[in-house]
Amino acid sequence: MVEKDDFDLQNFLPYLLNQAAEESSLEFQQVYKNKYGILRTEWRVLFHLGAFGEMTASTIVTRARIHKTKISRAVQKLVEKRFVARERSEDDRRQEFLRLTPLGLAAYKDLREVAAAYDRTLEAKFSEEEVALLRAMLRRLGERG
Amino acid sequence: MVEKDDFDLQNFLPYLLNQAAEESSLEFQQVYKNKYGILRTEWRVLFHLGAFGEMTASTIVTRARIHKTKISRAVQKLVEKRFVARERSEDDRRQEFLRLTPLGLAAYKDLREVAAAYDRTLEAKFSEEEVALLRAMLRRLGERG
DNA sequence: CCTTGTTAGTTACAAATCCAACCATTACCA
DNA sequence: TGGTAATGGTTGGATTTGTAACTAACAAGG
Repeated sequence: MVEKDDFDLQNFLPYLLNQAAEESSLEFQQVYKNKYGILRTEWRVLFHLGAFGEMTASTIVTRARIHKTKISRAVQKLVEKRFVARERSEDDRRQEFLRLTPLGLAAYKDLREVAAAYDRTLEAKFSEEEVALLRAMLRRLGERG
Repeated sequence: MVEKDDFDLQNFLPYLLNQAAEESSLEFQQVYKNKYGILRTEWRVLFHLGAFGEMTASTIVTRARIHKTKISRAVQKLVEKRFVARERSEDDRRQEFLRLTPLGLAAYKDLREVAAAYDRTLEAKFSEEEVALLRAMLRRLGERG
């Protein structure tokens, strides 16, 4: 019989963070997957372009901290689906600007509403002050380093 | 030109949770990967067995909310590495009990120390009350439903 | 110019994941 | 009993991911 001990896995922050992150992503994931047939990385790209406007792939890489091969493939899929258009820069022909097509914009606007509504249901579990503190702490924990 | 808008992706809780979870897993991940050559799911199985003692694969599935094929394959790897031993139940021969070998126990104990130390560095970013609240909120967000 | 180094983005191949179908065993129940 | 359903766990094949190597374009120094 292997001994038990007192290390509390249930209190290990990375564990708690992962469980909460997974659970909180699940419901929303179903929506964009079923409704638009896109995956998480594609959703993230879509949202970055929708929320911040035209930008290059490497800007998304930096801001979202997703590996560039994932971005590259997500962009390909979004272009195939006619959600995103690419345009090569004249200044520096290595980079290309990405922006949402009208179709992509419509999808984004729809999903943004769903996301905002879902966020409200999560917020509703706590008081305003608690939510504000939670966000601040998560931001701090998410900083690189 | 695609319009910008005011949806604040940076405040979207699932997004913040994912960023924090990823960042907080990264450093510890390097340790168990480099030191013992195991992946995240294998680490989770190891920790469940170490922290709670002998149990079946499906118990881990339920408790850790990881898909059973992932568990199945992680257990295979851990058995290959001689970290885990399986023993078929006499009562119900479909299920088999899993427990750590002395080798697995040693790895667990080592990693538990690393995990605890790492947890303390995360905690150190905040006050005690804040950490307690964070844990409570994460637990709440991680509940299924 | 020419070399060397850097950056933007893609691709190839191996490893890991997901989903569905699949045994084997046990439970239910007419 | 016998037939059907449910459970524990594994396997196969398509999809995704990770890592590294790659192309193409620019930058900087001689």
